[in-house]
Amino acid sequence: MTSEALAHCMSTHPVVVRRTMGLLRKAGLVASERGHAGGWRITAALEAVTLRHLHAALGEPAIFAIGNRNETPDCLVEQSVNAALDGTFAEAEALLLERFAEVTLADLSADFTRRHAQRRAQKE
Amino acid sequence: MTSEALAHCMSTHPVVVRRTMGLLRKAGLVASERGHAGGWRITAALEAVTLRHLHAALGEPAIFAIGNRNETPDCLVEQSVNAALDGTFAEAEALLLERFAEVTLADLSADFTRRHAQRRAQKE
DNA sequence: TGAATTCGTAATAAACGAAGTTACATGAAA
DNA sequence: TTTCATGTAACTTCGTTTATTACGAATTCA
Repeated sequence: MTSEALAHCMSTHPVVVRRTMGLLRKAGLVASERGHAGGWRITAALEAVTLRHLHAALGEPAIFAIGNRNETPDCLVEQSVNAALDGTFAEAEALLLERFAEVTLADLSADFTRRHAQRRAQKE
Repeated sequence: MTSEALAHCMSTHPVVVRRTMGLLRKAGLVASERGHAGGWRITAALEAVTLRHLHAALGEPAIFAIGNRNETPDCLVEQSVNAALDGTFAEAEALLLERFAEVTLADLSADFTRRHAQRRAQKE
């Protein structure tokens, strides 16, 4: 599939697709080919790739939007709040990452296939 | 304490402080007074106010930085990913909110006092 | 009463990061 | 050798958050 086709699917720009897919390629999850009939291809087995792998491949972006702006602040108030919540955030993050690791591309593909059949049936 | 003093403490602007404190006032957690010797005052008992209350007073800002951009997408792929993760995110959010509810301002105050004494002792 | 303070709030500007776009180089196939 | 597609740097645009300005209203003090 070409960057252009992918970009069209998700309403964005081919270069944005290349940027992101490039990270997945570095992680060995996809391969790209240039020229005629080029584009992107999944190289790993769908059963072997989890959302945890994708999260790691994309640079482990921050999961939380709030909390802890500074790991070791001088401000004692900030220190107290961090101390009160750091453990909880770590626990919640661990939970999420565990769950990410339980969802494979094969799972998503199966669910997609089911939804696709359902949508087709509804149209009739 | 005046908005200006608070702003200085947290390296920001007095108007920013007023905006945020205004939300806490609407929630009944603080009161403000104008004119000479005016400023902000905590009105609730420190034991009675939790971080959960603060989060609610500030409008329940989003906790997660990733996941679910669209609650009911047309895209079937997006639907599959949402279905796979929505429960997990809900669980993690519930965990965090529970913990927020367990931390009172009194707890933070006690921890701060301890740290403050410790810092003083170290200076001698 | 009048000057000094301090909050209340709207309006505007600045800063920042994410996303989009352009441009051009590289490689592969027809 | 032309066409197609990725690779990547540079730049622009966009949206959100934060900072700032400006002015009004309320309160205190002299």
